[in-house]
Amino acid sequence: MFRDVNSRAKFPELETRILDFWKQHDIFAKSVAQRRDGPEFVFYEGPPTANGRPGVHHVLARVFKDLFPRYKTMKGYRAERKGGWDTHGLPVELEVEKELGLTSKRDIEAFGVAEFNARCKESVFRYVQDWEKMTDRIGFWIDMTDPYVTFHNSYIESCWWILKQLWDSGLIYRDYKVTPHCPRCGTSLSSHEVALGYDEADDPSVYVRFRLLPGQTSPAAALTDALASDRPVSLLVWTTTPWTLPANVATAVNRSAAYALVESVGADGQPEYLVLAAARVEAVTGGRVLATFPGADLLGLRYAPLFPPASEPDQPAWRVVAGDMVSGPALDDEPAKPFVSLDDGTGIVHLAPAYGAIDLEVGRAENLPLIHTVDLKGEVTGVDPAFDGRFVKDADPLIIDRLRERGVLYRSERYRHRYPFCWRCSTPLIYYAKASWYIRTTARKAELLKNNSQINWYPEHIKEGRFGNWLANNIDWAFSRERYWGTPIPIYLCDSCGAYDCLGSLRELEERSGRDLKDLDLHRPYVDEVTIACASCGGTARRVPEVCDAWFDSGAMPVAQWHYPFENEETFRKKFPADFICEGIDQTRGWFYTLLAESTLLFDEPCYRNVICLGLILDGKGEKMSKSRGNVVDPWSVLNVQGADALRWYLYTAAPPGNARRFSAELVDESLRKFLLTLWNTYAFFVTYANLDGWTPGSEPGQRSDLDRWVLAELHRTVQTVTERLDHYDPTDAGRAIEAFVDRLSNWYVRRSRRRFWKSENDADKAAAYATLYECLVTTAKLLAPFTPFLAEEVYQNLVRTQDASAPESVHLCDYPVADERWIDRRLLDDVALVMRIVGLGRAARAKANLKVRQPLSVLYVRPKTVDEEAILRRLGTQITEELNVKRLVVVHDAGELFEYRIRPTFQVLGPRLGKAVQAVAKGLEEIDAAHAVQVWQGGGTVTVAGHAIGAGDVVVTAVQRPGVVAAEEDGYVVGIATDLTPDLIAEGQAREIVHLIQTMRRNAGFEIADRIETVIAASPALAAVVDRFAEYIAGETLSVQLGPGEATDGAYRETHTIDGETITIAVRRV
RNA sequence: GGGCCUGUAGCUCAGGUGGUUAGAGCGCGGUCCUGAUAAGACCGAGGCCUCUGGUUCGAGUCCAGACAGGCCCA
Repeated sequence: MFRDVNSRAKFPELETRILDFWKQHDIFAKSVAQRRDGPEFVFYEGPPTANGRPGVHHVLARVFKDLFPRYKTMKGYRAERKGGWDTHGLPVELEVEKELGLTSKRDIEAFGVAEFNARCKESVFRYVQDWEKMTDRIGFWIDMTDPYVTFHNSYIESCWWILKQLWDSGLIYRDYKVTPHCPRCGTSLSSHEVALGYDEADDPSVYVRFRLLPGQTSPAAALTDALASDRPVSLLVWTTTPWTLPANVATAVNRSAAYALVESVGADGQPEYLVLAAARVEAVTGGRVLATFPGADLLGLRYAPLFPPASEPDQPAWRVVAGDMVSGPALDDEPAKPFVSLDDGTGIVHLAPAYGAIDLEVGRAENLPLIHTVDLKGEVTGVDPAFDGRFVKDADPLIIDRLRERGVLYRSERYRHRYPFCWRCSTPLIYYAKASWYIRTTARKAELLKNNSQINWYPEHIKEGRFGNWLANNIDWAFSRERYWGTPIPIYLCDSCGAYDCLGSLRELEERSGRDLKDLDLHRPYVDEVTIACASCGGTARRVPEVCDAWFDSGAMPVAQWHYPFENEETFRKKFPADFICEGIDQTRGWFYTLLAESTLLFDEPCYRNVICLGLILDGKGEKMSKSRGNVVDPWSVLNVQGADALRWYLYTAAPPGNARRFSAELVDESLRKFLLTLWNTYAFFVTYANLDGWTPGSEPGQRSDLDRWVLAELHRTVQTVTERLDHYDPTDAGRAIEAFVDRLSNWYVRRSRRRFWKSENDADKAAAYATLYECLVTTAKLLAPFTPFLAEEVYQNLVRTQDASAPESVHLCDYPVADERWIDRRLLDDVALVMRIVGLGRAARAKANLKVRQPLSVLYVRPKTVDEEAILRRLGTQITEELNVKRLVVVHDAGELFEYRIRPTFQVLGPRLGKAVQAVAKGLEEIDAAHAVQVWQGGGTVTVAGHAIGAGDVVVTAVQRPGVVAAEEDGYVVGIATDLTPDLIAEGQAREIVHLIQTMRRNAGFEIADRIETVIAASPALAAVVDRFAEYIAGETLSVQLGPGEATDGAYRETHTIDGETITIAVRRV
């Protein structure tokens, strides 16, 4: 006996029961251990941060991460899954700052770095239980007992080792980088934070004269002449940040744009010359244009600094350079794009490399000096006693005054535009060049590209598209952060000689410091207290203050999760590279990149072979789900109602993984009804009847019917498709194939086989039906195990484990099904597809004629397309006649007697052959005698249309009905029904109607399927005659041990109905 | 401003290598079937296949451009 199955499934309940079962019997561990000698399937878990509650978008990634290791395990692979947590970084610090009410680095340091970091450490696992609960509930099998944690000393030490390798290869350097900086908080902001704080700002807009040194020459003769004259010649420059002018070291022009030499009058009333873009003359100065020349003619000219610094800079400054974009699309054959705009300003751009990203890039390319005239608090320093110590925005008016005094201010206005402010404290941000540590990834760009070419990306376009482009435009990785909660950078600076050194292990630190550091927490501030002896001069060297970008940590995961190379060497080798990783598309510049970058720099190998890149989950309105937008759907709202399998199935099959997808509980519900319930009911049907019959699996059935062989062909074909698709990391098409199979199993196989299960004789055909359905259900459960692990387990436990104690303890310990080609009878598959099609057309014809299926009909006419199909119809005709409730199937050759023809050209054939003439033939075919043409074609001849010989293969002949017959037609197939009804047919229809009524009454009365009943019928004379004539049939169908006319007895269940306008009262009673 | 992706029925999605009648599910209206089914079948309404050009005898499909949305980066 099987356990009885309630057809009303409660999946969430069932799932929690299964979870208990897995835990009690340690199934996950067993599933891995069982394959310990199998080939490795390596999965890397991209570590989540547990300082926020998980949302549906996290569930998405986790269910895809779960599927493949489960699948590979069932395929015999050893698929261990080590969990991990990402714990460092600015987001963690910001959370803690908020809690503690700290708003700047000064605050943090006053609070105490040790305590601050302790709070950070505590906060990262704040929601770890939520994560574990969610992970457990969705059935994501991952080993969380021994996860890697990025703040562990062992993890940090591996990161040190990596940095040391890079250091030794000369890939680490220190340089300036311009970042948005909040002068009040004393920290840089990420681009995301900057985006939060844009607002309108009212800034100065000033035009300033940069006086060219006299006597210089230019290819532009007019300019040379002007410079030789006694009048001053100035470049006219526009800026909205006067405070950056003291840091000016160059001006940039567009080398191919036209520039003008304009006659003007200076502040002192004396004549002067100005230079600016010709396109801007009208808007800015007006005045007489003496000459125009390309910007290139200005290159190299030198001018007097506005605010000469105390000491001469090392590199030549105050000259005109080309305003070419120095980075950006680095495709060699593409010319650099100029950044100098001709839409506003003067076409001459002031460059202060200390305070602008482009400025700094150009500065590097042009070997310009970098002058700082503002400190990190945003206060001017070392320029002029009048504004030194002033905040930059307060210094602006004073600087403008000074320019005016010197006669170099041309014009001053106000300018309203969008400007970034600190999202926390509303202080205007300044762009500020700060020293950062860089990894020279650009030195390994070719290797990065080469290694990327070895990775399979799903979807494929990411490889050459988003990710490939990112790699092609690679810039060096600024990996240092002037923060607290992170992996400390193990670089040491000597107090005495200024030499840098990098350490690669705790042991090295012990040796160089001469201290026992076994119990040292490697975080700040503890590690900062350890000084080492300088290798070059023996002086004291201290660690630099920065910590690593948290992305460096996660990219180190293939190495650091094992504390390689300090231990687990063998494990590391076995688990490198990963066969499979899976994350959201937002990780292209995140984890996908840092993993590849670090493994390329260390080993010149990719560390993952296959990667599924998931699209984003959007809310009902199509917007990204994110905490800041407050539109995150709580996964529990779905898990508690529809269940984990429903959610999983929806996520796998609704859309390809790479697509962005909208998410709503309704869509999950649909997925549940469409698929899970269909399967569940098929399963419940099987168990109900198998238990009634006492059927048990075991013996091989002798004779399988066509229907059985057909469904097994479908099953094995499905196994084949699913396996093939999963091997290509495509769970969507794999799942859809299973869904299609279950639909056919339920709505064709079971539907067609139902009577075989009812028949009371325990004959061979029935045994075959049971065995076949059983095999389909058990195999489907195994196929589904990686997708819907709960339902698969439930079905397996009841169908297999209750019968066979020696079977594997869980479906997840089974082997994945393997398709048996011998079962895949392609002809049979096609044949049944034809039968289904004919039945569909037959139903359509019935509907058109308004003749319900319960009414038997005498003849069904079918016009197949080929002789082969005619044979099929003869062989499988019973399927059709039964399904359509007709007495006879008549194959029609010459459909002309029933139908009129319509002839359509087959363009696929005629197009290539006739070219343009095809349209004339198409027109001609509309006018020929169709019946005649069809006869000719049936005889193998051709008909001449518009001068071309047209054969049977060139056209599709369809037919439309004639009076007397109701027909439906599709794609050349025609099915018609004869609509005439004889009294016999009518009576039989009424008998069926009565059976249907009694069956419905049995259900309404709450009888069990196998209950025997007594049936008493009071009816009009005509219906009574029908009951009498079909008494045996009606009694047999309804399990009536007695059936006859009369009045209802007490305790009987009674209903009154009308059939064809006549009254019938039926009473049933259980015996 | 740059890169990538996506635009097909009210909603969610299919539509190798171009073929003239663009499909499915949900939802809607109707009919039917059913002693497994919360299911299923059939009919119907519902489509400028985002738009504009081009290539072609023929374009949802190929090309170019535009528009809209999404993401990433400036």
